[in-house]
Amino acid sequence: MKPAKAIIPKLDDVAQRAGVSTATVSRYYNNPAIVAPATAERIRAAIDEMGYVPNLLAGGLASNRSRLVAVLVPEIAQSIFNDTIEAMASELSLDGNTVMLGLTGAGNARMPQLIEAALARRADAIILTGIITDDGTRERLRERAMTVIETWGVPEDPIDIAVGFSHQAVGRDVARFLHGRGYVRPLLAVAEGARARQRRDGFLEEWRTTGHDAPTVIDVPLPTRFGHSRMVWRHVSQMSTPPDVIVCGSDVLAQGVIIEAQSAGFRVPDQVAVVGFGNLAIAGDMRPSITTVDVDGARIGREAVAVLRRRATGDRIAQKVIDVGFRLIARESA
Amino acid sequence: MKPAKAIIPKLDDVAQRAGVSTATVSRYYNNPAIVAPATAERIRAAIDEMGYVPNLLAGGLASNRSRLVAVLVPEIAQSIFNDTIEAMASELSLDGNTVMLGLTGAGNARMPQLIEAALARRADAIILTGIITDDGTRERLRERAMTVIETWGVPEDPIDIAVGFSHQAVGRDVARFLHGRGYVRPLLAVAEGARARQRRDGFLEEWRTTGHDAPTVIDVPLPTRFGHSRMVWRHVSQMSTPPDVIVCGSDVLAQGVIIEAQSAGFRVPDQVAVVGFGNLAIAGDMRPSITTVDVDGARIGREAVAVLRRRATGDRIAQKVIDVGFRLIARESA
DNA sequence: CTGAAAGCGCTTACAG
DNA sequence: CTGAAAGCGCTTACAG
Repeated sequence: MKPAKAIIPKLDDVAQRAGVSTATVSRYYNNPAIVAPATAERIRAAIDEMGYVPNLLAGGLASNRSRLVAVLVPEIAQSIFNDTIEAMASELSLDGNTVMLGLTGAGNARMPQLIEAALARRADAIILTGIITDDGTRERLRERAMTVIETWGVPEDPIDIAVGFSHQAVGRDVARFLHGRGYVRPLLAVAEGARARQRRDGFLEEWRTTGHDAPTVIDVPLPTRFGHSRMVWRHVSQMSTPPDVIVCGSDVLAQGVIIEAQSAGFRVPDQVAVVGFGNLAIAGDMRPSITTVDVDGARIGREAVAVLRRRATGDRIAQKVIDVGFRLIARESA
Repeated sequence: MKPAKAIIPKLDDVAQRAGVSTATVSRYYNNPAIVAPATAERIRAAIDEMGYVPNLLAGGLASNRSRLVAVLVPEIAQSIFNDTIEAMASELSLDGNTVMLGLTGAGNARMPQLIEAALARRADAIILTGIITDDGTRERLRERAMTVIETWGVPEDPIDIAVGFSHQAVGRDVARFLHGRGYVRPLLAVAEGARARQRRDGFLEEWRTTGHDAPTVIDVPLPTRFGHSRMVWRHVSQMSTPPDVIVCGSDVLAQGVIIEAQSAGFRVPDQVAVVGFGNLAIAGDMRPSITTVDVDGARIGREAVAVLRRRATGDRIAQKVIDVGFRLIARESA
């Protein structure tokens, strides 16, 4: 049996108890510098005694500031974005903001509803790792003058601000690196999604300059699961002239391919090399350790929140694109 | 240069355009069955033309129902709870609810602030995977008659409703299984945290009945990282009489231990067996595949949301604890 | 099936 | 440094 709903104290109750007006209690929360120390002390005491918790629904409505930030990501199960989400969540809660989490799903199918929900809650900002492909929605967000931060990718024409790095450049760097190490027959295992394709294109473009044959490219479904590596390996093992290096769209895939290769009796990297992407913890811990591309996901999250903070102080922010770069990390696997 | 903030249409604007009162437009959203079809059609048209999006801050304040559900988890980076979160997020958005994500951090350090935030936003419910250890907070939530769903664990005295399974029973089952397979010298790698300890206690209790020596127990820090497996393996390799089976607190740890063991030239399970926990995708895909305990995390999420739905219809819900059980899955590693 | 009106719990110019 | 009062954009008995 649940107890009857207790009466929840409101701002006015605190004000009466402290012997001040509601305006002053409101200022105690939102602009403490301007309330007299003695008054503040009485208010603090009243709040304590009553166990008062401000109603942010009412506060948001009155101030036209929800302190809600919508964070929209494709998924979290095996997501490379999780460090970014963690960093954002920690930073945002420091400022008294709340994260509204939206999972857009494969192909960002639920993106429209989630954008709608963010607007309905009057979110102060929307942070995305997925991509809004619908031009109507992009235009609508621009019209509303909504703060929108697109992360991980760097669109040619950001809706508002973008924090990320060039996926094309990643592809080019990996191609250059492998060519430099003397590999001649790469195979690309490319996940669905715009960014993975940008990396692929960067790779192919750069590889063309080496004079070697064009790499085999195979597509891997999203979301990336460890099990997809079996598919990749099966494909490889059926090729008449197998690749000397397998470029994987993620570290999870790379780890899986290595495990499959090893269990089929192949030595990595001697008989077949493997490259990952993302520099997850497993990349360094795997035996052999995995050559991969490091992206500082947490930094992306922090930079995104930093943009929000600057906006909050009235900063216009001329820079539409914040490039955090990436690092190719050469380890044992390639 | 951002465009000036566009004027956002409000309920009243829609009402005027449709030639009805605001009450009717409100009913169109919240109780469509009672508005006349022709009226509804006019309202729909007005909404479309104006691109109206209801303000849920105002709606929540007026109706005393925020449609916000706080989901509080320790972390998401490598979390075994991610399937639960995903399932909850999908189900909740189906009902027009929004997930407020809170990361409580190691040792649930940020739990108090996040509970406070949930109360401040007048969340309709709080769903936890972590544990509220502070009795004052537990009591306070009870007094507020807050809907609180504790998941994964099954506390002796739930604040409100609990959805999970018995971790003690898991420990006992694993002990019985290993004894049945003829193992005699288990080593337990136990993560910090109340539930891991419950599994340990269940194991030790059951193992005592076998007559074998008490197992070695080593503690592993949280959050579980793949790298911790190296620590476990180092410990094992220094033992004078090494274990014949290593019981790991998670599949990630188990996978790491197997990789370490293999790279040290040990055969798994012949020379040392390994057991995991959680049945992540990697458990089935690893070579050897990992013997583990399957927990249907997504189901826990769905059951939790189902409880919310029943509450919403006025159901009292006599059952304080919903046990979803678990399954021991015997694979190659033990 | 619909409308007029009070109220939800805050914030914020404005005035002092 | 503080207060009186209007207003934020909805919902919901109440009356018809």
